[in-house]
Amino acid sequence: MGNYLQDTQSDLEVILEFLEEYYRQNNGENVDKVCWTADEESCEQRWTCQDSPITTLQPVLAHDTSPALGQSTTALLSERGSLPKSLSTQQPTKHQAKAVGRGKKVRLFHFLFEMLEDPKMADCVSWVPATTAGVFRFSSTNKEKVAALWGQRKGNKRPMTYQKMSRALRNYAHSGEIFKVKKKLTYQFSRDTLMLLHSYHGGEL
DNA sequence: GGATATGGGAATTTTG
DNA sequence: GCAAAATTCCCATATC
Repeated sequence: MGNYLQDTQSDLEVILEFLEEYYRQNNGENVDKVCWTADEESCEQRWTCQDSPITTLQPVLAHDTSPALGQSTTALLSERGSLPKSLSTQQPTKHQAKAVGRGKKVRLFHFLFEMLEDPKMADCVSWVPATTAGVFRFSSTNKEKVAALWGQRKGNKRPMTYQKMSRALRNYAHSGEIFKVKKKLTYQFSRDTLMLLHSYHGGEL
């Protein structure tokens, strides 16, 4: 566990920088309402809410456990609208895309996580309930919308398509960040990636 | 058999 | 200029 934490520390720093900038740009809207905390010793992670206590989620660490994230997190957040709005309405330039994260490149899995946490994007991509935590699925009808937004976010010259985006997602399988699930349009964040992404919400945010 | 999704090789572009 | 990551193109295969 200790080695693992050391290995992921640098990644975490990069991601935290990204999120700091992200929330800064979004005025930290509603950020105070939901907070993801991780107890590294006990591997216990909780969503906390300012308005009212929320049930403790099963840790994402438990890879084969019940789908705490998919059901509880997304449903709850969708219900409350507690997470910041996605950048989908923005038309970022390449400069802006580069600026996010203080010079660090925006990465696709970060973007997808934002989409997943945005209730407004639920018709495009959503967590898959009743599965292992971190599993998400694209809408067959709106998957191209997600891809297009990703292309806009990156400021690509040519429009991004789902086919191209999925190619990038397959590359993540090599680095172990996202895996393909043997289901149509369905992918899964790796345990480590999911933990890092959720750690965004645990710090000062 | 057609439409769609998936998978991968390889070249190109972008970024740090 | 270089290396790594991401994008792009293209084709083959699998699935419904």
